[in-house]
Amino acid sequence: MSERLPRADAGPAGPAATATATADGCRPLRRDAERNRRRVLDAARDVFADRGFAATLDDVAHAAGLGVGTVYRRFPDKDALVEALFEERITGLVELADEAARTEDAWAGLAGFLEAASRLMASDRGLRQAVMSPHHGRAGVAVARSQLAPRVEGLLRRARESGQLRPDVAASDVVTTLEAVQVAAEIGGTAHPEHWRRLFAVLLDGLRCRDGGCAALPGAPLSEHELAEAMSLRKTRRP
Amino acid sequence: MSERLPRADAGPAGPAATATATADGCRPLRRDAERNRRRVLDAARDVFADRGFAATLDDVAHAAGLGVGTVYRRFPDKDALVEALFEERITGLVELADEAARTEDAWAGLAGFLEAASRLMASDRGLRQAVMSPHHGRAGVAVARSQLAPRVEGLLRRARESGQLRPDVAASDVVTTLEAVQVAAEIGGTAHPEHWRRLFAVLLDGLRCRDGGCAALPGAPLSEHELAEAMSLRKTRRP
Amino acid sequence: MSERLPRADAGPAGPAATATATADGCRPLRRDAERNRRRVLDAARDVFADRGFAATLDDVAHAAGLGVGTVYRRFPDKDALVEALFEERITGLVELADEAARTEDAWAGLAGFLEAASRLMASDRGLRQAVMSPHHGRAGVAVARSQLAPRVEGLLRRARESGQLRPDVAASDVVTTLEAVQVAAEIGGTAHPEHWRRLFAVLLDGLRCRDGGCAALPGAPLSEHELAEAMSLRKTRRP
Amino acid sequence: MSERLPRADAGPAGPAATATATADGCRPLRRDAERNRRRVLDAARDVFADRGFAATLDDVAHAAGLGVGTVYRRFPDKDALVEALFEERITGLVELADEAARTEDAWAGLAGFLEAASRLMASDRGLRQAVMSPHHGRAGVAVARSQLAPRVEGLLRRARESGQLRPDVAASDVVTTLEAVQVAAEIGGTAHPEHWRRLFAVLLDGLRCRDGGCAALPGAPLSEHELAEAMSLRKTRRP
DNA sequence: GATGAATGAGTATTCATTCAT
DNA sequence: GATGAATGAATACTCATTCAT
Repeated sequence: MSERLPRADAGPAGPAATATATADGCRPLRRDAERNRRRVLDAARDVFADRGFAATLDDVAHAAGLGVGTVYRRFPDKDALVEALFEERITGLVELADEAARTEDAWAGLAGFLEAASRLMASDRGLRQAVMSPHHGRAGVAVARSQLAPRVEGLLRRARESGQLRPDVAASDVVTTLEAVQVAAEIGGTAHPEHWRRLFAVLLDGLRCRDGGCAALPGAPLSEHELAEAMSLRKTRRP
Repeated sequence: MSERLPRADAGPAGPAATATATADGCRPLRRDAERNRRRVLDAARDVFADRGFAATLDDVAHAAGLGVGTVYRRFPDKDALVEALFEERITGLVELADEAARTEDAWAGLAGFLEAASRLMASDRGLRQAVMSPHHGRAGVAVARSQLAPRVEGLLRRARESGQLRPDVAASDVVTTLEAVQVAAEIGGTAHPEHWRRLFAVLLDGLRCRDGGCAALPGAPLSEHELAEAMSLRKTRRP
Repeated sequence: MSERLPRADAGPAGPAATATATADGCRPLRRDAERNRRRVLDAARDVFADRGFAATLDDVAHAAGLGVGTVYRRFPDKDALVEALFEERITGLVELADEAARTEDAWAGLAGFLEAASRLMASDRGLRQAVMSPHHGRAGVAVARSQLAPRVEGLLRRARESGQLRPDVAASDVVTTLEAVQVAAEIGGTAHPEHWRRLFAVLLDGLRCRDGGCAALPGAPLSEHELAEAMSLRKTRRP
Repeated sequence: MSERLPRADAGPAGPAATATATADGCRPLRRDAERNRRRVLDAARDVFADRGFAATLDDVAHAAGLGVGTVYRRFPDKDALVEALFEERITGLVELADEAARTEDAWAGLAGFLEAASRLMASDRGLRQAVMSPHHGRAGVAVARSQLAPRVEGLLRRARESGQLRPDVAASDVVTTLEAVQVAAEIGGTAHPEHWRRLFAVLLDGLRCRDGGCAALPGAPLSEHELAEAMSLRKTRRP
């Protein structure tokens, strides 16, 4: 509290005297902040994967070795954290889709992507919940989907053109498929971690076009807009 | 957990239950008690279907025109109520399965059963949640399944023997299938109430055996015991 | 949990077998509830009067010898409780106004009312805060005012017609006056509980019409609507 | 509490404070430190005026273009900042009082001072809150008053001697009067920014001595010490 | 038995204040 | 000195469950 000696005036937010300025002009002082953000994210993944979203943010904070306040500093609320987790995963899916697009065989590409995506999701209960239940932060899904959608469309088109995919399978059906697999994963739990593969096999078989052709799927697929709408945040109303 | 459905008697509010002791050791509920039980069940179905399990037991009681205490007199806790709802539906499925068994064509029987069962479940959001999330009472599913299982096995055997079903589809796969369809129903919501039919068609197609034969499903199905275990109540509370 | 013997069927909310049915058909079973409501109200008055609205509802509950839940059962939120308290007081004011109207001398009636009202409010810090700060439940003030307003108008009219009141004093000026006195009470605190009387005397003197006449008050008084608007709940915005 | 206004230098952001030691024992702040202090004060005035004291110190810091830490370097806690703001205003009032003392007519001097002071305060919601509620830093008012008191006393004496002021109006009554006007300002809000003038007129009229003389004010005014005590910080925390 | 009043642990979230960088 | 990240006690409110009437 005592007065100190003068030093060079820095002005508000002056960029002087900060540690290791990064290339982008965004935030200079964030070495520790970024580290803790990661810690929170990692802890959240573990905690949610283990106990589902019923877990408290206090739990997450504790698991991260941080105070709750710190969690809230990084993520405005629980949903935001869930969503960040989700987005990370979606980003993973986008990469998988890109790899899949480089596969020689179109069907193998699509199938491989679906398999990899399913595997990724099946191993994380929190992610499954985020995907399957309408209660948790999903606003960013639209954003995430905006990256994923074109890739999925690409995979579908290739497979369709190669004649190996039922002609009327749309992107919304792929989403449905992926989510459906999660139910199987949920049933299998940790005791039967590969249980989802059975449903997956059935579904994949159902998507493939056989020589004899196959009956059209009933009704119409959801349009991109309808799907976005359907996936968007739908909080449980309180009366 | 101490309450059990005294008799699998028909439709909602059926006037069949009397004060006369039945063959099984369960003393049947008194006339008015049974009536209240029904009211609770009916109200719960409506309330949960509308607002999901986030709805309060007070809400349910209010909708039933009863006090909460009465609800608790009939059902030891919320999960028990959820479970009773679930059991009712399973009971409905049992009847469907019995009908299906009388169908001429084996495949038509199985497919018809699956379709009817899916339709039944798809129209109830509460039921979907019970099916999809591990938070709500499922302990009694095993019991319910004990009635359903043999019927499903029967349908499967017929269809398998007729050569129309993939030979390695087991009862646990049927459960998985039915639950998976709920995800599609959830995505479709009320805006697209028939959306689940697309996934259903894919699944059905995947279950059918084609002339060319089809690869075996990966891994092993869950045994009856494993399935019961997997479906049984798995709370998410702090350890 | 064991089954009990039959008894007369009561039906939902049946009015049978309740203790001491009251005359009105409103709520039969509320002896204890009403008692606790009172306890909460009394405790709240004490606690708020002593520590202001910063006091917790837990504090109030504790002071009432009840659980928080009980407080919340009676009052949906803190503001509702504050308002209920406020309304009680307003009701008290209404009675004071009615008495004042029966006074022989018009000015004495008005002055007496203002004095009594001020005294009532000056003795309760919680009430002062409710009156003076815009942060706490005031939605019901409009309602309360709807009862008080005509009485005040009546007192004003009588006094004005008797030539003892400045002709341009309006009801909104009375409200302002009463609230202003509370500031003096606040400053005086418990150490100088009659301190408000000095300001009150000044104000009262200012309201009276002297023989020499007096300059008109500047601007216009608030209309009834404007006053209601100004007094209505104005939560502190969060950015 | 360790920070003090180093010199009562003029208007906002006045460039007068230098690094040169002044007569009093307080070491003046360095050039930049002083500048930041000003920024905080200005930002605080704006933010509090707009949102009341509910506003966060983070908000203030942000508005000042500074980090919270810097705010805390200048002001030990939130109350200290509030108080500093208050002191600034009092300083303003001191100047007004000095001007008023030079007015020819004694009553005009007093009335003019009260009017100007009221206007100054009425335009700032944060200030009103500081004045009206006991939650926020007021400890330093005593200090500030030590400058204002003699001026007010002077104005009062002149007016009293000229026979235009009620003989028993004391300095503490002036403080009460000024604070009371804030209530009217609060009621008027931004929608009726001149609403306080009505109460002000009544009060002023009440303070004036009429030919007929007027009854003495009841009780005794607060002594300087009592007033200081009454105005000093009275936290609302749990005991 | 039926009722609904009472309970209180539990949850998300905020914000004044401290402290490492 | 300046910054903003970290902290965690504190608070309003909910709801499953118990129990007196």
